[in-house]
Amino acid sequence: MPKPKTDSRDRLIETAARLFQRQGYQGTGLSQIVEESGAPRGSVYFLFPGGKEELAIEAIEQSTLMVRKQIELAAGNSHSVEEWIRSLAAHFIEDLESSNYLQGCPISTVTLESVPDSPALQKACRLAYDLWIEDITIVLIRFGIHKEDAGELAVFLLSAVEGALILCRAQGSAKPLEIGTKLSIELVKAKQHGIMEP
Amino acid sequence: MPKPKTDSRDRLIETAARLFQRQGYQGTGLSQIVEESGAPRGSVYFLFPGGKEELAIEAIEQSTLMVRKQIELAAGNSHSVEEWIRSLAAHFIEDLESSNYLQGCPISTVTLESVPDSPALQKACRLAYDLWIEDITIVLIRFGIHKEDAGELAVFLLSAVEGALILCRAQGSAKPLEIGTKLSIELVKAKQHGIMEP
DNA sequence: CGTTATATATACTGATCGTTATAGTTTCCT
DNA sequence: AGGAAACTATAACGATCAGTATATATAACG
Repeated sequence: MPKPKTDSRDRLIETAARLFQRQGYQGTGLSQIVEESGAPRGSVYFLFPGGKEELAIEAIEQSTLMVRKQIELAAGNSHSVEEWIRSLAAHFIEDLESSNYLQGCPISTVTLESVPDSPALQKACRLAYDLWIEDITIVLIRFGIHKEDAGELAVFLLSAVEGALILCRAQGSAKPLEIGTKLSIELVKAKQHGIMEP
Repeated sequence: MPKPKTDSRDRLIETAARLFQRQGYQGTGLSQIVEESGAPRGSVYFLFPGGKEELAIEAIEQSTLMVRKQIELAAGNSHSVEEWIRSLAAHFIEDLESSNYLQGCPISTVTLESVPDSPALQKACRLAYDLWIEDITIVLIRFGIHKEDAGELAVFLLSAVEGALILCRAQGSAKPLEIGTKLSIELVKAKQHGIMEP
């Protein structure tokens, strides 16, 4: 594994990830990525022979990893599901507010754009969600959620967050995510104590 | 109010709505809209002097109305919240499956793209969500949800659906929405019977 | 030192984009 | 029938896009 001799590659990926999060894939030009990253124009197709699509895939993969780390970090610092969910929510709210409600989910816009235009990009997005669901499921079980509930609950919680982030961006407010946090906690606790049977 | 002499306007709006739903705003060219609509090229800027943005706003408004009608229709045909939620979910699942998982929420992609590029378009998207939340809230109250719970519950249910639709598109499966339906019903019923206090 | 791989500069391509200008056609109304 | 309004056709515009070709520079390494 060769070691890079410049940080151009990282700069491009990081900038691309931020711009794709805010503006989506189609809405972000390579020129803007180059400018804001400060990386040299001539390096783009040397570092990413696959062009924009390859850069986007790497950006998505990086964003995927960031969220995974956040899920784990929040779980490690928490002593209950409630605390964990609050911690995670706080992170997203911070991201929203510090960006004037421009940065929601780092991959949702690209996901919606990439189906079915770019199969490779779509695959990266799909993997992201699958991994997040897996991570959430594991943490839920760790916090005492019944194994047979955890999987579906993870999907539902992720759905609620993703949707709330859209509403937050649309409304320019963190309120939907706050509501989502509150009700998610109620739901999880109810599931945890088995006071909820269909 | 003048009556139109052709159906070009409606054709353009309808086609634009479908394409924006599938491909988003940036991913949809005016040429494609013209072609698929069958409307004459020369009419676009006559019917929509504001160009693509104006057409998009009208498309979003039409999609907004469609969903509102669906919410009301499903409510009218149902005798319980559970039935209502199932009916609504069935509609979205039908839309997903009949489009090979290309058609999720009709406005979410555009919403994420329009912030903050086009304030007018963003406004239309925001209004859409506000109206849907209002509609859902009213129906929830009609079905016996406590007034003080209905507003937040509506936001949460809409979030869950929006997020689930993203996951469905990413995974090419209706499973996330099915899970969302199931858990949403459980949550609403619990709220309805007051067996859930934080 | 010199060679090789890595990295960057520059210029250009062909395509597509949204938009505009101008002219021509159709339809309605009196 | 005639004139006005509604509608459409066509062509071109400037801009931007992703991508490519070629040349040059920088660094690592023997």
